[in-house]
Amino acid sequence: MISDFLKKVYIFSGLSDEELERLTKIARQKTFNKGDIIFFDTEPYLGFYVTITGLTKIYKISKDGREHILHLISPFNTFAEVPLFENFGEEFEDSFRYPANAMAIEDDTRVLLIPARQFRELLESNSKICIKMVSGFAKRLRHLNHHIEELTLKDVTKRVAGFILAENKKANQLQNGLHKITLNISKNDLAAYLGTIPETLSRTLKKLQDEAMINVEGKNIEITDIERLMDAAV
Amino acid sequence: MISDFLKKVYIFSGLSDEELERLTKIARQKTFNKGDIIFFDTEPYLGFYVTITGLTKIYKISKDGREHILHLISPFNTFAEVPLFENFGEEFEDSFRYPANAMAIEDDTRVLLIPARQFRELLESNSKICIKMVSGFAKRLRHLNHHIEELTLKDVTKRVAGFILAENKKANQLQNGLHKITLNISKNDLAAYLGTIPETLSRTLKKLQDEAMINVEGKNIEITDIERLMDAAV
DNA sequence: TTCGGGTTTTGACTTAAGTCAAAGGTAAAC
DNA sequence: GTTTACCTTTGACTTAAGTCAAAACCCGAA
Repeated sequence: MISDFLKKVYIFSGLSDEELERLTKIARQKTFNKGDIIFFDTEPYLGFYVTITGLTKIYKISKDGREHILHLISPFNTFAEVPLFENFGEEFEDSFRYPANAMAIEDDTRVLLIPARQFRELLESNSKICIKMVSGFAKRLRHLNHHIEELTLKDVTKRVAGFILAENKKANQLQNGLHKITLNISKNDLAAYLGTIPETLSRTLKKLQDEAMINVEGKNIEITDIERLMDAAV
Repeated sequence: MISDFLKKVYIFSGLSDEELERLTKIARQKTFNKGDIIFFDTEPYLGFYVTITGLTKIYKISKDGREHILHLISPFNTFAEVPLFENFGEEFEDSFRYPANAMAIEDDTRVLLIPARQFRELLESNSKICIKMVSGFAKRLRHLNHHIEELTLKDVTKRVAGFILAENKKANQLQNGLHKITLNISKNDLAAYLGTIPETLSRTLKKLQDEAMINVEGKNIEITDIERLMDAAV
């Protein structure tokens, strides 16, 4: 049931049953396959999205085709809420665009589109959801801050090491003992996320492996010396 | 009068006179000179700031001392609000830290410190201010998105050209005819803001001048060929 | 099982931008 | 006016990371 799902989405967690019902009515479900575009940054803004299943990348492209990934969105997370609040108070404008591109990077990526106008009404009448929204934005601002810090103050090796450690931390919270992660994205995408290119990522992983900090087998990365990997990350 | 000033601060623009009065009571005014630290990212979070006069840089430092500027904060703007909303709902924690460093970069930089605990109470009782807060965050997210895009997808020349054009746009909104801007920060700081170093910035400005797109005289930059400068920026 | 697409790795080379060191400038301080 | 401290520029050199091209790998579809 959709409304059961929505309850577990952070920004909707304060809503009453009837509000959830209302939300369910306005939401439109869509399904995408790997490589499908969800929206371009040139398109008029319709509303924001909630991921049900799969994985979505939010990215920008340079004039000559280089790509940089800003966020990777997994189930229960929202994306493209920012334009909702541009000129809040004023009338909602048709001229709003999406702030970046979004592409599904797994098959069967299911999302809900929450149309902007209707959601805005719901928002006006419910201050709890507004607080959640601010918290969500705060978290994202932290993330972007961190992202910029990594990109500007660290070299590729540090970024790769840092990424592996962060993934490991996430995984360990959920799972068992040994330090082992599995990438859920392609190395091309990982490179674009870390602000580099596949060749350099490949060489960097190899270097860390040669220095006996990690062991790479396809999408599986085992950390063999976490101490030194942590040193390499700062 | 402080409350007259506060009215012109975007996030407080919806407050009633008595709420403004309340805010005035809890705010603490501080004055800094050029080079003074307002806070370090290692300090416990006390609250957020509103700039009254002067200029503040929000920045991160790498282990080996390189600096990157995330934001430049001018009068009527706020900074360091993000930690207010970490774990909102839960009790406010003493363990929160500032997300980055802040330093005054002009003499007589006057700011108001709005203590977190008291402001949170005010926030609970007023949903209008919450909406403003989300809008403010949305704007900042846009800014950081743009910043990342510049840093990752453009070379230094494009970033410098883009910066000059953006400044020019700001200036032209207020002023008169010809395309001329005046830097309000040192070139060292500008370099740190554009994700490069002073030497490279200097050479880049010189290059753009040699190519007859701009004319640099100390802190004054005149745009002599805006068409070509725009081409150089993308 | 082979084909054909995309993905990943490797090697050789280039280059944008950083480092280091020194010299000019500028402006406030003495 | 001279000193001092910082800011800015210039020159010579280094290097991390990108480009280009090709090979190897991997995997699903025919």
